[in-house]
Amino acid sequence: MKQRVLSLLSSSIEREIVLEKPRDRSFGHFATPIAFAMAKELKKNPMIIAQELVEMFSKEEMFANVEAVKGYLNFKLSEDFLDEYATWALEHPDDFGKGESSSNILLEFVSANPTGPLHIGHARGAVYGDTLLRLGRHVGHNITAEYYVNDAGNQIALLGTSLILEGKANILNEKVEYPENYYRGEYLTKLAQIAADTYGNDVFNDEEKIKEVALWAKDEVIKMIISDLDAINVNFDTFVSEAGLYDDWDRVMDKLSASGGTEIIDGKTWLKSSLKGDEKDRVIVREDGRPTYLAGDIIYHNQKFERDYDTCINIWGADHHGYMARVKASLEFLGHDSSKLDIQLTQMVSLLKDGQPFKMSKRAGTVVGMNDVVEEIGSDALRFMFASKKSDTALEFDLVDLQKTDSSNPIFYINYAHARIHTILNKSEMKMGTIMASNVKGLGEDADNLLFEAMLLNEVVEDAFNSRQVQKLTDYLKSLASTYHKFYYDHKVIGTQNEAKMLKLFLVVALSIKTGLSLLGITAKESM
RNA sequence: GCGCCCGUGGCUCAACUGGAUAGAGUAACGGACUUCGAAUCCGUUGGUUACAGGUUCGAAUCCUGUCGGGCGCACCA
Repeated sequence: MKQRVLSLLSSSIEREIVLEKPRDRSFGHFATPIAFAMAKELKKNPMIIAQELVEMFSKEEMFANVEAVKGYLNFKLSEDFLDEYATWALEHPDDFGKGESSSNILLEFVSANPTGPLHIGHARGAVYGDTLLRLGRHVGHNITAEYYVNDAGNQIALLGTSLILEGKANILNEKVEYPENYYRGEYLTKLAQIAADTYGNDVFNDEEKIKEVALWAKDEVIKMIISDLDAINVNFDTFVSEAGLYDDWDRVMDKLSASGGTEIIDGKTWLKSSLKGDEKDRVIVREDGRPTYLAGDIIYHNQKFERDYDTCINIWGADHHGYMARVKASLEFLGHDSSKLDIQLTQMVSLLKDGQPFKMSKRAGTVVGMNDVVEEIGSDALRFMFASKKSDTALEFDLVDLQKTDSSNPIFYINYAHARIHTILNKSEMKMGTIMASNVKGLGEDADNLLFEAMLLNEVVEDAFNSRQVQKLTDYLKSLASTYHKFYYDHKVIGTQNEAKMLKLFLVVALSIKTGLSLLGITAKESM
C-alpha cells in the first residue's frame, strides 16, 4: 500500500520522501513532513509549500482527501482503493504482505558448539535468526540459513574425555577423578549409555578410541541440537564444519600476509588488527603451530565473502561483541568490504518461574536448557516472547505469565482474535462467493480503520526486516488483534445487512494475522 | 582502568530511526453479558524519557559530560 502511495508521490517530487503512519488517524492514513525539508531549500514557509502540494495531489483517485495541517501533508485513502487492495489480497493469499527485494543474503546464526544441548540464550538467537530469515524471505530476499559448527579444537577432545569419564563413573561404576574442565549433564549420561550399546563397555577403557568416540559424540550432539531446533521450527540450509575449513588455510594465510595483515613475533603469528580499528593485535597461530579459534573464523568469513553475497548477517551472543573488530579487520586485510558484514547481538536472558529464578534442578547446574523451557511453555509462546523483545536488550521473563489464557498473554490474545473470526465464519450462512463479491465500502470509520490496519502487514514486515527489529511484527499483531476485538465487541455481524461486507473485512484480518504468525514460526489457531 | 550495549509510568516493553499531544500490556480501582466466544470490551489513576549542557523549525532519538546497570577485555571456543 505504502509503496503505491510513495511511487505516486515520487513521480511528482524529486527528493527522498518520508511517508509515515500518523498516530492519530484523524490525520489520515499516511502523512509526510516533506514540506519542512523543502522549506529549507526553497526558503519558503512550509505551510505554503504543503498547501501547494495538496493541490497537486488532491485529484488522484487513490486519495479520498489530501490536507495540509501545520506543514504536514496528510493523505486519506479512498474506499475504492482499499477495497481493491483487499480483494487482491484475498485472491492472492500467498503473496499477501510480500515484497520485491532480491538481495542474496547469508544468515548465520545459533552456531553453538556441538558439545552439549542448547541453552536458553541459544534459543533467543535461534528465534531471532529464524524470524529474520522468514521476514527476509517474505520481503523477497534470497537467504541461506547457515550454522557454523565449531568441531575443531579443544572442546571436542574435552567432549570425548567427558564422555569417557561419564561412562567410567555411571556404567562401569568406577571411581573417577574429575579434572578441572569437563562437560557434564543429563545428555552425557544418555550418550554414555548409547556409546556402551554401540561400542561395548570396553570403550571407556580404551585410550586408543578416545578420538573416535569424541567425533562420534560430537555427531550425536549435533543431532540433538538439530532436533531441539526442529522443536521450535528452526531449520538450516547449510552446516559448515570448522574442521573442514583448514584445507584452505595456507591460501588464506598467504593472502593475509601479502596484504601486510600478519606479523610473526616470538614464533607466533599475529593478525595486525590494531591497524584496522581493533584495540590490539591478535594471535592466530600459536608457537607450536596450532591455529587459534580466530583462525577458523577468518577462513570461514573469507569463504563467506568469496561466495559473493550482497550481505552477510551474523547473529552472535552479546558476550562475543569483542570479536566484531577483529573479524572485520581480517576481512579488510583480505580485500573485502567489511561493511557488508552485519553483526547483530542478542543479549542475555534470565528466567523466572512464578517470581523465582528458574534453574535446572539436575546436577548440570545453573544453565537452563532450551528443552526445559519448551516443555514448560511450548514453542509458540517461547518464540513469541523472544520475538517481541528487542534483541539487544537484556531480557527477563516469567514462565508462568506465558501459560496464562487471557489477554495478559499476547500470543493467546492474538490467537483468540483469529479463532473468533473462524467461529463467526462457520456460523454464518453466507457463501464464500457472496462474501468475495461484496465490497468493504460504506461500513464506517471503525471498519475502515480495521481494514487499513490489517493491510499494513507488508509495510511492517519490510520495516522489521530492514531494521532487524522483529518485535515490530509482534507489536503490530497485538495491535491488530486489539483493534479486531474492539470492532467485534461493538458491531454485530450475523443477520445484519452488511454481513457479507464485514465477513470480507474479517477475512482480510484473519489473513494478516495468519500470515504474520507464520512469519514468527507460529501456526494460527482456528479454535482455542 | 579501557571498549561495546543500555537507562522511558510500580513492573515488562513500544515509539515509524530527527517529526504532530511519549504509546501498549500488566498491576490497582470502577463499569459492560436475555446479544455472533465476557478467554472480550470500556473508563480512571500513574511520565521533568537517569541527570546537566549543546546542535535546529523540532530531541526519548544526534553530540559532550556526569551518575547507574549489563557484557567483554585469552595463545578458550
